[in-house]
Amino acid sequence: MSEDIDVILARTGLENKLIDEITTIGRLKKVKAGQIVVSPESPGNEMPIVLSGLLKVLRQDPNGQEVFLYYLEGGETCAMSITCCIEGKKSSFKVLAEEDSTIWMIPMGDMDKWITKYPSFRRFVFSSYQMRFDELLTTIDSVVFHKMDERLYKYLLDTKQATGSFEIHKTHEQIANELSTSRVVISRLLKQLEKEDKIEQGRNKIEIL
Amino acid sequence: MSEDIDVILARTGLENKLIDEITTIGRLKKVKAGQIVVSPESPGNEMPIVLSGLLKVLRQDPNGQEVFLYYLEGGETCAMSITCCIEGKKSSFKVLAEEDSTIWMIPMGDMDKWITKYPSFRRFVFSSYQMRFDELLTTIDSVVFHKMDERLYKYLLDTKQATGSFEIHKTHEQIANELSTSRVVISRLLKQLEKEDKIEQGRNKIEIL
DNA sequence: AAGCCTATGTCACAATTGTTACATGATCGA
DNA sequence: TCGATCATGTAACAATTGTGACATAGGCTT
Repeated sequence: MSEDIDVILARTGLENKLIDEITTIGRLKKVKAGQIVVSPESPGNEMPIVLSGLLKVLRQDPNGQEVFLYYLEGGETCAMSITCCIEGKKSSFKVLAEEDSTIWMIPMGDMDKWITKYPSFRRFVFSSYQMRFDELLTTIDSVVFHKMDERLYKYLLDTKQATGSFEIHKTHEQIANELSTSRVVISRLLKQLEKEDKIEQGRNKIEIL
Repeated sequence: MSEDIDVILARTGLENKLIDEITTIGRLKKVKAGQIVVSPESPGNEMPIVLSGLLKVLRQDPNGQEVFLYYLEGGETCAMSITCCIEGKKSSFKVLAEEDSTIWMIPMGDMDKWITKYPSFRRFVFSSYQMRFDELLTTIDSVVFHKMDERLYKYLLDTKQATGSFEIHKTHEQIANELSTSRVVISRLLKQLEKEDKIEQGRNKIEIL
């Protein structure tokens, strides 16, 4: 397994010496689909790098409502975890496994050292920030400028992209939760997308055409 | 003027040696209210630190629609400009002066050096990221979880907070643009807030009670 | 004072989304 | 196979937001 980690980390553009340190210092974490990786309760003083599988990041409302923000794929990290840990503040979001996943957890204590020591690590961290900012802004776009039908379709396309599969195995209820609306609305709009020949539906299954 | 800069920068928690460098290397920029500081067109390879006045950050839709994201007050910087410049990507947002403001512009070329050299600069940068992430998430909250009346009231309170004044001098039309809705909707809701004794209105003026 | 421009108030109506309720169909375990 | 549970379809209606049209009123210019 340890070679796999090397291989995946190599794709992130990090320099070899740093990869050695990371593999030595970090620890492997395996999570099952649906399991929580970071939550507002868990302080989490580790920075996660996704090795395999798929994580998703959600925003949580005090009342328990949620909205989907973005997916984290292999080689990516959760920029918000970084600042969150450096600042020691409570995280205002939740990361959970969309699929069975393996994650490399790096203790935050070494972050500062690596930032000063490795240019490639600085690039990695700042590039993560850039990507997440962009995703949040895209989320704002879709919520502010677009109606629910377009938000839904974007969500389906994002999911297709992240999972690499044309088939999405989720219930209307689950999708409604991620878009923070009601099941009936999603059923209605999916029916509409079906009529427009953009998708096909089965039980627990949506196929994107 | 140069001492003023020192004084303001000192409040950011940056160490003295770095402040010396910043004041030597940067340049002063004065902007009038309404003027654009950063736009998708201007590549902008400088990092702005607000010395006095008030800036606001907006998200722009390809069609020209806008949404207000947050204010930047004295001592603060625009985290998105940083990544934007490091990555050399086009910025997908717009910064403009809400009031007449003075800004200290620092060339990006020195960023990397300062990050490695000054712990206080790392703290400053990461803390900026944290703050902006939080603001974007709060924006998402208000757009996803709340209705327009609450969004409007939050906007008024934010503006009161940022300007330090109970009086807001904006037209209903301007507010509608910042919340990306129509003037009629804002007039309707302001009337409602007036009935609830949360505000008082005059021409070009809203007073928060 | 007359005319003009801008800001605001208000109405009527359309479109979108939210909510409740109930029907139908699939799947699974006893 | 029966019943229970879950996923989806659909109808009816409420609430919120968007849109166009027009009235009123303040302030500015000439």
